[in-house]
Amino acid sequence: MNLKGIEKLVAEAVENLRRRGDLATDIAPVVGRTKSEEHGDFTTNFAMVAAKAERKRPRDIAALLAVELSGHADIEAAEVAGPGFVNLRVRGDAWVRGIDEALAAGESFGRLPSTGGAPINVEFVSANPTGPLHVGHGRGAVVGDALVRLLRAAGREVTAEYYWNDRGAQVRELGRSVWIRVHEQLHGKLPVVEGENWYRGDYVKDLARDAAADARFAAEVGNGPAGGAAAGLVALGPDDPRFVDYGCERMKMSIIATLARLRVAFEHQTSERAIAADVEPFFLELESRSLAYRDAGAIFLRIEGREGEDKDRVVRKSDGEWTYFATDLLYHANKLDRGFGRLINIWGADHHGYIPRMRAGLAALGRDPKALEVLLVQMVNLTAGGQPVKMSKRSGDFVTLDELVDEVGVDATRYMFLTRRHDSQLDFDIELAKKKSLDNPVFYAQYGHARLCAILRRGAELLDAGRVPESSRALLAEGLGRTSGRATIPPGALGLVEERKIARALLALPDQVAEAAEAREPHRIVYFVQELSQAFQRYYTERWKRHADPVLPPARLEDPGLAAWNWERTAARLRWIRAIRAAVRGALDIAGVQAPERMEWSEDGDREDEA
RNA sequence: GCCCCCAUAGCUCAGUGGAUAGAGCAACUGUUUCCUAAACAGUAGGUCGCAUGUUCGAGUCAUGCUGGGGGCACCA
Repeated sequence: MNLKGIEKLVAEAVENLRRRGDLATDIAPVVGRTKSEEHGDFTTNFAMVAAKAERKRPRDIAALLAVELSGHADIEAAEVAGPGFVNLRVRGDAWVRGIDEALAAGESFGRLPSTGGAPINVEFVSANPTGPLHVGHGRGAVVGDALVRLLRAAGREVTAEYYWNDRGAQVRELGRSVWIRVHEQLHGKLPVVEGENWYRGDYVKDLARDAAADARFAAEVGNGPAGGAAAGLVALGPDDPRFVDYGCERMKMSIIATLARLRVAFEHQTSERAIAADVEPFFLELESRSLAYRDAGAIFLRIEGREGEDKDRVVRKSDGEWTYFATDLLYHANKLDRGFGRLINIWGADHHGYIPRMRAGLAALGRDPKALEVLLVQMVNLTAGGQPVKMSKRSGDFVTLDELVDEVGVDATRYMFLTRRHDSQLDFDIELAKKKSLDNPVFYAQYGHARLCAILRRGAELLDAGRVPESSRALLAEGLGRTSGRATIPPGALGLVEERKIARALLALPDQVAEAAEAREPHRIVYFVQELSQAFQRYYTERWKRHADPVLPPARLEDPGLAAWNWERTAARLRWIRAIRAAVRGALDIAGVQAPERMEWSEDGDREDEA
């Protein structure tokens, strides 16, 4: 029984009271999950909300509602509590049904049916194709990708999109940088050039080295003057647009490859150059409608006073070049034209000042500025064992995303980036992320899954080795999911408070997905895994330690102990463990983190293999 | 000066307007006949930065203040 089901039930109860004249209000009740088990499974504050309008005491209204609800088949108890809550406890076998439903959903547990409605566009990373992605881009990439996965799980139609700023001063600098390095490789020293803004990173040297092999330079390379291919390229001069094209193309491929490693993929890529082709008629048309105007040779868009924007902004500079803002605004209008109802952009926090400008721009075009949602991702501080790792971009000597992934792996990178809300700063401890031990949260979460798998594996081995009495074999097979449909495991076989608590937690996944998607907060899914995993570990250890009540019989137990074993309870627990595993898998899948069946432990561990 | 984000346990951080504010790490005290003890339990630790307001009810919403980070171009 999920939140929606209960909500419907409470709404019906309120409607009944209304029909009978016990209530007059038309306030719709809101239902929530309780924080604490003592308060039951679900709760509604309806009585307190309605008290004023009804001119009754909250507890009196609550009492009416409780009586109305307690008659329902799925409700074990409806109690008035505190200042006027109605707490609901769902019948035990309703949880068992919930587990069955979760298992029936299998791989898709946690995924919600399509909500319909206009598709959502999530644009993220969108780093300039002028250099490799750095660690900060990585966080944006992972948060964006996890959000895409989350929204899809919540039943939304989503397009993940990358916008390439492959036009303008930055990429011209890249082109120049390639030429500079070609020159250097030919003459053994850097040429004298104007400006200090060229890109000095080593990756440009690689581009320069490979340039001669690129098809677009074939003529120069083939017919070049004495000195060979490089001389032909140098002769073109630093501002030949082919260096820009070549550099951009190579960097795009490299960036996409880095993201692919991180399991980040895009359905759609838009090039600023393509947008720029339409920019002139677009803004001239706006000018003709007085939405834009000329001043001192530049064209300004009238946006002052809209959406908190404090001045009109330039779309075409006096030198005739269209600004980044001009193409970006047109691009956003295009996205809306493509049918997206919502444009979610993930930006670095340092771009926050740009939000009012973009919203105001959309408003000036007569578009709904609220269609644009911007998630600001705060900065990442890399640390190693608590000590800050230096990241200097100016020298071109910064830590790249590829280097980070090389160092700690894809799963750890993704998981760590999802351990904080996107709008709070993140300390990423490389040493911790690498550690193959349980104080590493990534490792802990994956270990939790592997442990669930190990229990199920051992259960299967027990059955296959013929150590389960004939009379209980069918029962255990069902617990392991080998038969379908025949409910031979009695509902009462799983009845411990801890088991029920964990069932309650795992069955909340669909609600968690819906809420996290609505809030655009993928990190909640990571917390879900962490908490569920931890709850199970606690249960598992305590069952044995404190109660001598393991899920499976101890390895050395032989007959007659095995014959007397409570196989019914074991079967029920195995089925329940499969449901926990389904929830962990579903959640890790949204995070884009793998759920391994076995863990690889570090080699220097002193633990002996148990064969 | 204006704008954005943040402020919760020693540290790093969770916490859809609900009831006694939580987790991890660190500290201390314990738990091995085992299914991975590479695990788990318990204890201690809090003026939710400060103030006012809205509300039946505020860590959560509003306003002001303090402190930290970031941003305020005919840059991208």
